[in-house]
Amino acid sequence: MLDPRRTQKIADLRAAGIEPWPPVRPVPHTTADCRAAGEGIGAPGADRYTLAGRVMAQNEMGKAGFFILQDHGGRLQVYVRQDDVDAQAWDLWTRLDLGDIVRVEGVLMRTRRGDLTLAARSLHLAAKCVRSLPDKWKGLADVEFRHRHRYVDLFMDPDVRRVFQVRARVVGGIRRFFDERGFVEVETPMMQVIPGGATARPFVTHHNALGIDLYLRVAPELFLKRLVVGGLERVYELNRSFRNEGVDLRHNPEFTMLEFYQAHASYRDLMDLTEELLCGLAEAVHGTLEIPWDGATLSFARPWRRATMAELLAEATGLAGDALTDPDALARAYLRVRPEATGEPMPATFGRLWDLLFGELVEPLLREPTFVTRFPVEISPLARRCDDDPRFVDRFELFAATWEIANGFAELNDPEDQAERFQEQVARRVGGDAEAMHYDADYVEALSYGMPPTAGEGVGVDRLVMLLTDRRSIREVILFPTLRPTRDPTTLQGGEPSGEPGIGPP
RNA sequence: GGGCUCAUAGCUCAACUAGGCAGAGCAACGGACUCUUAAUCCGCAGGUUGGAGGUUCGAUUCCUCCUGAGCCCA
Repeated sequence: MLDPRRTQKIADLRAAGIEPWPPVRPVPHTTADCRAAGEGIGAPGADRYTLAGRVMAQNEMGKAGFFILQDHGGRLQVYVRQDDVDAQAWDLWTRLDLGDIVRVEGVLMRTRRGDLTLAARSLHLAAKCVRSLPDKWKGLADVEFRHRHRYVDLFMDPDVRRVFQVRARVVGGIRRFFDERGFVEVETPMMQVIPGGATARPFVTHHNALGIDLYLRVAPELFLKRLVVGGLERVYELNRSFRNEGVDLRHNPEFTMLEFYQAHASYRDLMDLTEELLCGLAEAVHGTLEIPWDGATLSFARPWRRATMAELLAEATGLAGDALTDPDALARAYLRVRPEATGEPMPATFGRLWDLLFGELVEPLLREPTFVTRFPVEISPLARRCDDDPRFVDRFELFAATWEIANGFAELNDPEDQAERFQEQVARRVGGDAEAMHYDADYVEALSYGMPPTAGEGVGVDRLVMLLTDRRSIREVILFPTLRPTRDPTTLQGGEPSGEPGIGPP
């Protein structure tokens, strides 16, 4: 609902001959241009500048006043004096509200206190704001309001703008990195008949004309590897995947993932490549490999620690030798840290117990970038087995800031082994595991044509941006995070759930 | 999915271990002020205390349910 005091202003403005939402006019300059030109300015200069932006603060003093104008390049103070502008501009100035977007022409000067200021010679309204702005000193404190009204958050808080500028730099940097190395960027289906490539619960949607259900992808992996079979030996995709799981500080239902595949490369090659990529991004964002995070500093200096999952678990549990693969010993270790789980069914195999113990005991310790290698095969259904021990696969995960940032491995290209692993997953589905994979016969067929030895990797871009912007919540690095809709009685078209998805109110 | 906490004016917050007329700053509105810096000064308004119900002479306050959010856990 509009503030009635401000809606009255719309009529008043029109009565005074001022159109609240006039047609576009050129804006040749920015506040950044003014700052660049303002170095030697003392007395008002001769050069004229024309800016447009939002009024973020104003001080009125009778027949003169100041306001702060904010455009995409930053902020600049503007000085308006009755003697310097015509009657219409002065009339507009007396009617301006915080939040209005104005177009101002003037000359640069410095105030007595030395602030660079544009002395207005003319002033026009570019777009009226008929809402009152958040508290000018405290800003927006309500996290929910910030996420639901991100546009307000963005113009109120320069730190928020900075996060999304960094995000754009990271995404652009990733593309440049892979383009320079001969990778082809591709776009594979986001709506899939068989959701594959990750153990995760998918979203389901329906195609009316085809009369079939489709899944939103949980990963692009299986399509990217089909492309490797097709001869695109270096491919990457940088886009959204969707997982129908809980929402918390590190999970949003839709998230951005980078996946890339390189034929004739080993998973060790990808670890090197990952170091190179992330160090380049860290330098681009911070200008250094010392990354501020959670009040401390994380060093990205290479080489990063590489340790096997077994080594890290041995350190954390004190178990050694055969005990490390003994389900009973592992279950006892788990119950020591999670006594409330006593009586619950424990996994019968060491691989799943490793997964539990690792998350509990090792992940919280991994702050500096660390590659964890040599994962159990049963939690890695798409990875190639180690040649020296078929219980393990040639896989790594990169952890930093205690979060999993990347996951890469030598791709399984044996179609028979892949078919068996899919069957294991299907058995888990039948057993009630909604996250287990489906059998993808077309993918097995693709492998049967021959996929070169290939390594592939996925990188969680949202978490990477969290790491590089020192944010603890994924919702701070996603412009419009998924939130439950509200029914707001003060709006005509509140979030009232409609019977059919996608059909709005008339 | 479970636990804890929160929701008061457009925004930021008060209103107490005690249940008794719902307040302040900013924003807005009227006025003074031709270099302000969270401008200042005078004046004036602004509320279904998230929603529904209950206890009570009386509920922002206590209880139940609902909605949304935040944190912790799974």
